[in-house]
Amino acid sequence: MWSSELTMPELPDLEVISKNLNKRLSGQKVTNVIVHQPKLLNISPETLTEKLINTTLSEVKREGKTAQLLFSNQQVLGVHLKLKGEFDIVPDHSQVSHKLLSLCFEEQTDLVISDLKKLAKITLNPEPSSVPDALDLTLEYLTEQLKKMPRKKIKAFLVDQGIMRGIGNAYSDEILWESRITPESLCGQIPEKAVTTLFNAIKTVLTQAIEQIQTDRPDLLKGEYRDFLKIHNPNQKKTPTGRPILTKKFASKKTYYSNEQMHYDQQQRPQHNNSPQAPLKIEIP
Amino acid sequence: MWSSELTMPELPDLEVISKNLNKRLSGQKVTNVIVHQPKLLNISPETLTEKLINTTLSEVKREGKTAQLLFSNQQVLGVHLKLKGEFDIVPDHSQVSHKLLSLCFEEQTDLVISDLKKLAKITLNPEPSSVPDALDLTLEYLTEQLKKMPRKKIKAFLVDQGIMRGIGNAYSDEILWESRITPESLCGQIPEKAVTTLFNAIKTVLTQAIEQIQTDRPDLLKGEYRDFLKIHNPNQKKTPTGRPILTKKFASKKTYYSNEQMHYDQQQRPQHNNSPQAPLKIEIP
DNA sequence: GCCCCAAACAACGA
DNA sequence: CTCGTTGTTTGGGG
Repeated sequence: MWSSELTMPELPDLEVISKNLNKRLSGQKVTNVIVHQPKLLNISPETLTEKLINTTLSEVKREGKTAQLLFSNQQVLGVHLKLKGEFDIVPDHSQVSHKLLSLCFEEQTDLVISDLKKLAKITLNPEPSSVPDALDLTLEYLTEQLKKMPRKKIKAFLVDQGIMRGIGNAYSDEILWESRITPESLCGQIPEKAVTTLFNAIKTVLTQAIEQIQTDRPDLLKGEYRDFLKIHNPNQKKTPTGRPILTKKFASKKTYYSNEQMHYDQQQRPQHNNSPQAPLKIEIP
Repeated sequence: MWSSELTMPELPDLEVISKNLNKRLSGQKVTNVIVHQPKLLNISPETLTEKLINTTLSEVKREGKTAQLLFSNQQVLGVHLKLKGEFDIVPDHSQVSHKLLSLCFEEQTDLVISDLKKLAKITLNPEPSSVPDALDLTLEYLTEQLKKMPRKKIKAFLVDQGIMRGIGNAYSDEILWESRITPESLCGQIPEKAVTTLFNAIKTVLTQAIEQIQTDRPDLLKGEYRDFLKIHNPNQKKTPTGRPILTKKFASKKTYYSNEQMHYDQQQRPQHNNSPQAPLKIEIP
């Protein structure tokens, strides 16, 4: 069973959150480091404190689904919020519960990372990733990767952080609806033209979402804002074109789709139930 | 289309075949060994010849889905026929095509192992297996193994040669129909009573099949005889109780079943159901 | 519903 | 429709 409390920020949310952290904190000096949960860290609390205290935060940027805090002494702190992680900027960290790490800046400005579920991960100097961020994707790379895993389902492909970074359950549904491709289409069966459509959808869905969030929630620091999503949206009953929105549990994720989407799979789908909600199956010549 | 016939002998067929080989060849001396396909052997043709020539075949018996030829010098030759392997006893091996190995006995008696597809495997002194033969199964072992893989489907369980040896696609369907359990029931969800029924069905289906084959095809040396199968039988439209026989491709095997079989899978019913012994009967689409 | 892991499942080739 | 290998999906736990 999932609940609305268990969605997580994806690329667009993290992008806005990171920009807001950058706007509010960059240029400030770290006056104290308090580790509340040593186990979620890849190093000892002492080392972390030693490395960060008295340095200046030079920039906060996003990398995939993580926020990265870059410090003036070249240290990098990567933060993956996972399911319930949050950033808060408060005058005093003691007012936040479920704290993992507090970075105290000058003038009563504490950055607090907290997580009710303690699933978040904080990493000093994470390995640079060779996996492209979804916004840096090229059509060539996308095409090549799709060919490399011909029998993987396209939704699993999009959310696989080893292929591209930043897309999760919600935006994969948005991108696939925008591309008119079913979530269970097979990577190897999507024709070239549809791959181009998909490529463009990845870029436009994500960048437009960033703009929308910046407009509607300019100060976003935690959680995610999704009221505008066209299909992965419990408040919507119909797609923008008026077709009913269908849902299905798929790879233990709640997936939203409609029968406007093309199914690319030469073979008969092996379904366990004949669900009346099964997406329209269209054979590709 | 006889060329598309790709069934393989299972335990009952192999049992009769092995007994017939034993009856016709045991006690005879090997006068020549001819390896036609060295690659399907685990040793060199020279070694095989050296080990077997001039020895006496003391017994032929079945082990799982293999026939084993035991020789007077303690050598053992294991033969797995796979999909298209065949035994022939002929006056002269040269009349057989697609030969893999010929063992020539005295008095114009050649045992020829052939295989159109070259998938068969011949092994000198195979490792003794710790996996029980299906006919040696105990109820305790069956119960224990089922508990060990609670989410495996019962049909996959029965045909898994690492759990018990001898059952394949055809007889698993027979056994499951006899037990009134659907092929996709989960091992961990089958109640004790049904496990006992399954255990008994394994024994009775296999032993009665052996008897039936011995009666109807007393000289069987190759292929398999299945006219009498109750459910895994393309010639039958209805089960013995008059219900339609359904088929489904499952784990890339053609599976025969009927809606008389109980489906054991807890996910399909509410948690607070207060009749824990009563499974829902669900028809597989 | 994140990521990781192990186990089960499915496809392909020999 | 075998077995072995490989790749993909699934379910549980942190």
